[in-house]
Amino acid sequence: MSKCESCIVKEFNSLKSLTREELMRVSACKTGKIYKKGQVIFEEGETLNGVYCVKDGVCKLTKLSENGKDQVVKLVVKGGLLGKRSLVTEQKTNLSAVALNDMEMCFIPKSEIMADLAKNPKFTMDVLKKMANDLKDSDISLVNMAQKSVKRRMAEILMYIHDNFGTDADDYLNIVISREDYASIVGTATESAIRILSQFKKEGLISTKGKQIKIEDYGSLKWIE
Amino acid sequence: MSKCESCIVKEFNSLKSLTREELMRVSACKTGKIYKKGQVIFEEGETLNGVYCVKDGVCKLTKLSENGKDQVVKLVVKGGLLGKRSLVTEQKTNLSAVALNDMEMCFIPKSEIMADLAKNPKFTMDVLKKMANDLKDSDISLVNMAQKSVKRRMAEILMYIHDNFGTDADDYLNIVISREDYASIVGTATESAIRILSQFKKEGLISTKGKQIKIEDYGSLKWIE
DNA sequence: AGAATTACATGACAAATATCATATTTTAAG
DNA sequence: CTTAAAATATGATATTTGTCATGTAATTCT
Repeated sequence: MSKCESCIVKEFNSLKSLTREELMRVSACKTGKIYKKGQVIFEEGETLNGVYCVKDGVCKLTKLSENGKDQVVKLVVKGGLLGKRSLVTEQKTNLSAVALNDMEMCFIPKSEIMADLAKNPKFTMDVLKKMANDLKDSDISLVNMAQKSVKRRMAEILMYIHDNFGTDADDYLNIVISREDYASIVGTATESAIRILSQFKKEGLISTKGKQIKIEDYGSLKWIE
Repeated sequence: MSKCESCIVKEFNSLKSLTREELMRVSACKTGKIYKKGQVIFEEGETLNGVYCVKDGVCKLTKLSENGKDQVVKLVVKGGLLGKRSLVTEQKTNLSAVALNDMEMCFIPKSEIMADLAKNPKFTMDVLKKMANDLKDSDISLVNMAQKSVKRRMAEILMYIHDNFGTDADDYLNIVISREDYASIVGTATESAIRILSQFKKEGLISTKGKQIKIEDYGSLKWIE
């Protein structure tokens, strides 16, 4: 099974809702694309004519606030799909996607997927379930933003990255992002993000090597108020 | 067409994806329920065995934060459905629903809807689109929470209620909720919510009669920082 | 390598928001 | 109707977070 086939399966569920035939057809139509660190994959308001599947690298999905600041809504890694919502609703995308490091993606034209979405109810149902889970995650994030302190949110994103995207051989977080991006994820000023990370470092909760971050005391991080 | 039929159509889209026959069957199985102000319809973590359709009244969907405070995630009025996500994912519900005033609801057992969801691709697709829109709304709320001031969010929820749920003959907002609920929607302390509403009153942006609120200067509310 | 740019860091202060205390008003219960 | 309870209101104060200024370290460019 090709790399692309496996990535679709991962995102759109483990039950392999697409028949082997459908999968082969989609797989055949894919277009490989390379994006460099910082490169914009698509921007809020654009019309997408397909979905992007992440084969390698990490990107952020952001939304521009009225105050001019970008808010990171989600991080997407290998196996993740971009543009699902736009595909389903046939609306312009409401988020921007920017590569956080060098990425490899494949692009699946709308026409290919839409056929399956219309005819294969099991596939549609799987997309629906995936979307329902995204919605749940989004609700959780909303509550976190509304009710938790910036320090707490910072602790949680560090643990989130640790748990979901893993660490390298030396225990440094696999995903390396700027303090500005941390600020944008947590929803705070860049200086505040820097200050909090400095504080964590002083307290021995984390250590850093350049931009890389290592969690030294996961247990304490968990209980930060 | 019965009241219940029309409410399903409203939520699950305007294209009437269910056949007349399907609609009649669902409609026949519904169970009417009455909830009093403050009554809990279901609680976070419960297993729902169907969806609730709001025939009259308003309810809030809340999620408990780790700090013990409830966060209002969404307000639902006539025509709205509760429990969609749980229905689709077959997971326990992640939100609680509480009546904000006296309500009339109908309950549609899971078994009835699931059949349509499995067999009618158009219906599934409509649910999918609806969910995609909820997700978009949720992303917007997330950015608002992260990037806007409490005062701004309060101004926006007042305008939101005004625009979406309307006003009575004297221009008072149709939805009447406590300051505590306003605080829980906006994500702030009750005292802060009260203070901001008092300030709006002093500035002539709104006026109040008991718990009722009237927007006096929509234009200025719009530009609050 | 050296200059220029960008990211990181930290102090000083301002602004926003939370918390605690305590009235006052409104609503609900008997 | 009266009283108890709950909701609203507001002051005083503490805490959190943002903003501006300024300096240092790391990257990038040529």
